[in-house]
Amino acid sequence: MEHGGAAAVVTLRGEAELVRRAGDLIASARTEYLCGATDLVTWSAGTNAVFNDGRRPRLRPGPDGLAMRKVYTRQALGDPESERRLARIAASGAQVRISSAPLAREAIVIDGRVAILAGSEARGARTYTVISEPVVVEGVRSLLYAAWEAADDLADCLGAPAARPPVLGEESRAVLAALAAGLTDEAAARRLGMSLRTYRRRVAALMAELGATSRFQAGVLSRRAG
Amino acid sequence: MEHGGAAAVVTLRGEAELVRRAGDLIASARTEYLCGATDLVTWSAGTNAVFNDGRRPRLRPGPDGLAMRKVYTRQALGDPESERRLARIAASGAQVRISSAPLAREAIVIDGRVAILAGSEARGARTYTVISEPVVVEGVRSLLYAAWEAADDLADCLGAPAARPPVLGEESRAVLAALAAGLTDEAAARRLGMSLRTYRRRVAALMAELGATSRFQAGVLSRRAG
DNA sequence: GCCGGGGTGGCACGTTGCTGCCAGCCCGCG
DNA sequence: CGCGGGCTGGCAGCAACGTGCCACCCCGGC
Repeated sequence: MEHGGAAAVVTLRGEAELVRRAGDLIASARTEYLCGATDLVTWSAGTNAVFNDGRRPRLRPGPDGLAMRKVYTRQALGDPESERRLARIAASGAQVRISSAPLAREAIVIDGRVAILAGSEARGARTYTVISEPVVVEGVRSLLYAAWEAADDLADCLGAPAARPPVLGEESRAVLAALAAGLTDEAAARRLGMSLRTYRRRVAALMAELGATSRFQAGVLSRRAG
Repeated sequence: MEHGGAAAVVTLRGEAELVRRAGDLIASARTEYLCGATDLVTWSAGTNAVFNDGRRPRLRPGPDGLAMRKVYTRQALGDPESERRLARIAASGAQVRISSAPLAREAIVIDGRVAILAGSEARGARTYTVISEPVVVEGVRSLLYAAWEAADDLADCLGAPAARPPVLGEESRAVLAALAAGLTDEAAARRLGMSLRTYRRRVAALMAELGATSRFQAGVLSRRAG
C-alpha cells in the first residue's frame, strides 16, 4: 500500500523556498504551533519572515486560541543575548520550555496536520521537509510533545546559576548518587570512604554549584541538570 | 521537489503484513534499535514474531554491537506482570528506560535508516508506516532519542513505591513548590499560612508518599513524577 | 632543612529538620 | 448534651545537617 499523495512529503531547499511554498501553511496555524529546536538559529529567519509578513497570528492563551509551544535545549540559553530573545518570545504569548535532552533536528508541527522537519545544510541552503501524511505527522507530534512535556518552563531556567551544567567530576557524581539514594550523611561517608566532615564539604560544594539553598532544591536541580 | 522514491513512505495493515513486508528490515538492525511506546502491548506481537523467527540479533553492549534501546511510559509498569516482562527484556541485553512524558504513538528507528510509526487501529488491524526518507527518519530519530535521553533507567523505577504518581492535591503542590524554591520550613510555613508543625506534617506525608528517606531524595523523586 | 598552600579529619556549636506527646478546635453522630 | 474522630498548633527532645576553627598531613618551591 504505497502512499503517494503527491504532496505527502515535499522537500524544500532554503528558507526562501520554505517561505514561498509553506508560508501560508505556517501562518495558517489555528490551534497549536509546536516547535522544537536546539537553539534560536534555525527557524528564526524562515518563520520570522513568515510571521512578520503581517500575518502573525494572535496568541490567546484561552482554550480556543493558538497555543504556541516552543522547546529549545540549554544551548538556547547560551549567552545573554539569546536569553533576552527567548524572554521576548515568551513575553509575546508563546509558551517556551527548555529541554535537557538534545534536539538534534528541528521540527514543527502545525495543528497536528502538518510537520516540517529541517534537514542538514546542502550547498549552503538548509532543506526543509514538509509532511502531511497523517500517521507520520501524528508520530512526530507525539514525540515532539513528549519532549515538550519533559522540558522545564523557561521561567524556571532563567535565573538558574547552573544554566550551563558544570560537568561534574567523578567524585561529585558519587556524592550525588549517595544523596539520591536517600542515605544519611554518615552512611554515605562510610560508603564513599571519606570522613563525615569531608562528605559534608562535598555536599556543600555541590549545593553551591547548583545554587541550591536546601537539599530538596538541590535534588530538584540536580535532576534538572541530569 | 516532490519525493517519490516509491518506497519512501509505505503503510502496512496489521502485524502480519508488518512481519511479512518489514520483517527483514527489523531483523537486519546492526547498530541501533530505538523503540518508544506507551506500554508493552503494541509492538509485542509484531516484532516478537520477527525476532522469534530464529533471527534475534545478538545484543552486545560493546561499541560495535547492536544497541537495543526501549523507552516506555509509566503505564508499562502498571502491573507486576508487565514489570516482570520489562525486567526480562532488560535482562536480555536491551536498555530499557521509563519516560515520564506520554508517548502517544509508538515508533521504531532502526540504524538511523528506517523509521516505523504505528497508526491507530482501523478495521481491527493496526497500521504501520515504514519510512525510509532520510530527513524524516533523522527527525524522528532525534525526537525519539530526546525522549530516550530524558527517560530514567528502568532499574531506578522498579522499586519506586510511587511508580504510579498519586495525583497530589492542591496543597501538596504548594508544599512541593515551597520545597523546590529552597525556602526554610519556617519561611514556607509562613508563606502558606500554616504553622511550622503542620507544614512539617505535610512534608513528612509527601515524603512518605514518594517513598523518600531524605529531602534530597524527595526532590529527585518529586521531579521524576513531575 | 624551612616555608606555604591545599586538602583532610576531628571537634564543637549553631541551625534546621523530624516526631512524639498533649491540648485545643471543629464536626458529625447518637 | 456528651462523645469520639480528625485535624491543628505548641512544646520538647532528638536526629540530622551546616560550618568555623584548628591540627595534621603531603608536596613542591626555595
